[in-house]
Amino acid sequence: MNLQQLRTFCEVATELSFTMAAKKLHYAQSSVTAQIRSLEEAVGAVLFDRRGRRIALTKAGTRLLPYAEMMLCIAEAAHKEVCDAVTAA
Amino acid sequence: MNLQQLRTFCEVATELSFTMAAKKLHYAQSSVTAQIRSLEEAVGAVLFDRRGRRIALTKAGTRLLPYAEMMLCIAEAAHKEVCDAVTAA
DNA sequence: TAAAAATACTCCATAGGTATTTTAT
DNA sequence: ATAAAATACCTATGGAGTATTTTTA
Repeated sequence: MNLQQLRTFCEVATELSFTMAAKKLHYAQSSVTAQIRSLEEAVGAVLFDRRGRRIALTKAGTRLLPYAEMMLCIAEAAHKEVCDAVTAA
Repeated sequence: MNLQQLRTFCEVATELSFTMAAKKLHYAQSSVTAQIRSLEEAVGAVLFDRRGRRIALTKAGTRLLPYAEMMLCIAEAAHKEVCDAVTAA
């Protein structure tokens, strides 16, 4: 599990589309598929129901989402904090 | 920036030693060096002062630490949450 | 000089891409 | 028939290791 996968996961969860998420994040569609698959392996759960061209969050995916958002939020805050430390130095 | 780097960072910050952290986490010493260097590049700041064989947290490192701990903590919680969703299903 | 970090290098796994195929509307 | 996801395949980068060198207490 890494932050990049989580970012992609959040985008897919928002768009409910691998293709749209890929466009937003400037990835190839297959890369988004791969990232989600990899994240699913990491957490040991399927995160999206693939029903043909429609996808939906699974129960596990729904549970993961707020944690993912939290981590991204904290990561951003950490980055800012560290940048401040650098510019102040 | 990924969670593995953060875990290593926390361990190094605790041990104040790359070698000790490597032993604890079952990495080669050079891998810990590489992970920290890579994290430093990711956040755009030097995290440890290398003074010969002694190392110490820099200002940036000190600021990053609580965020790193938070992210690891949330990652763990997320994992549990998702596992619960799986076993409950 | 001894212990710890840095470096040089090698190898392999993974990430990302393109092109194609499958699948459900 | 079309649009979206999955898959196959290829390449390149990065991560982890071993061995060695540098550095300072």
